[in-house]
Amino acid sequence: MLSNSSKYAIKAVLFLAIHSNNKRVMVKDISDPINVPQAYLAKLLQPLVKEELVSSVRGPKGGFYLNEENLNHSVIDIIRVIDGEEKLNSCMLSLEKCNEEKPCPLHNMLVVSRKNILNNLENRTIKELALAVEKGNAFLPL
Amino acid sequence: MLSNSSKYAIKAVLFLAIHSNNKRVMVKDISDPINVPQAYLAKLLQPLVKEELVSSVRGPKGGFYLNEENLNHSVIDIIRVIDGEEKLNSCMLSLEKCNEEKPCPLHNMLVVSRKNILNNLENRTIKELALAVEKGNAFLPL
DNA sequence: TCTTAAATATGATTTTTATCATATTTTTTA
DNA sequence: TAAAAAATATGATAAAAATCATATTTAAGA
Repeated sequence: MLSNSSKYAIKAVLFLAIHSNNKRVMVKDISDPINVPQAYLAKLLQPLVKEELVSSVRGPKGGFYLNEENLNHSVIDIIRVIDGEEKLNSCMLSLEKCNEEKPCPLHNMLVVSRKNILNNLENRTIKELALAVEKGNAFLPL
Repeated sequence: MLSNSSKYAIKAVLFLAIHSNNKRVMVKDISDPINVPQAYLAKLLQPLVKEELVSSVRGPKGGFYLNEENLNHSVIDIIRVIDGEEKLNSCMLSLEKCNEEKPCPLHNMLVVSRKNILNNLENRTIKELALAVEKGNAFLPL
């Protein structure tokens, strides 16, 4: 369901949400702790900046950070930018003609859970997720 | 979450469950209707035969089919054989150290739905899924 | 205004996944 | 028992995803 790239991007954004408090942090200082190759992460961050899910400034003392607006985005926004809309909406077997009216055998079995997952990814903001970590209700290991 | 290979394998098994009623059907006659390259599917079927999720006989009049035992397996068995156990159990962000005690921010949000999906994949048999199609409650398009 | 440190842009390489091709084995049937 | 039709086994190729490398642009500070 999620590509490696999306996972990396999500980890990076969560890391920023937790560790940069409006401070700019450079790729290296994100990629190292979250265990993602630096150059690769740098590349992933570009579309996120372009789509305004992440903020950045160039030059010395530059780096990445999240502003208030960024913090109010949801995880699904990240996935949309990195993996694209189709992957999110495609049926579990990738059957084009599978839909509510003509569901494939897995469809009914999974619709509810699937919708739940998508709803959660859609509605919880990055800020909320970071808050959970700060409160000790969640963790960001590795 | 699911590789293309797993999707193909599931489609093939469901196709067999619905269309071969103990009749042997050759790869070509599976691959064509389910829209999967023949040689690729042939290759995918081998591990399924080896793990006794699918039955086969060689030679003229040979082909693939599902016996009673095969029909009582579940979709998750197919995924296990093709994609492997790890993919199924790994956390959404693939954090090794993410678990019930130290959940990542996505974990809590998704555990319930996730467990539901896995339970369903585990408990519904191929036979049941095929039955749903025969009864017109589900469809297998493409 | 020059140097330096950072992001950004672009392209090359590697690895993985998907696909194609071909040779071998098994079974049927003539 | 020979020929043909099927699965099976193995390896080669192609495409996609992940990773690495390098050059360019921007901003800070001396």
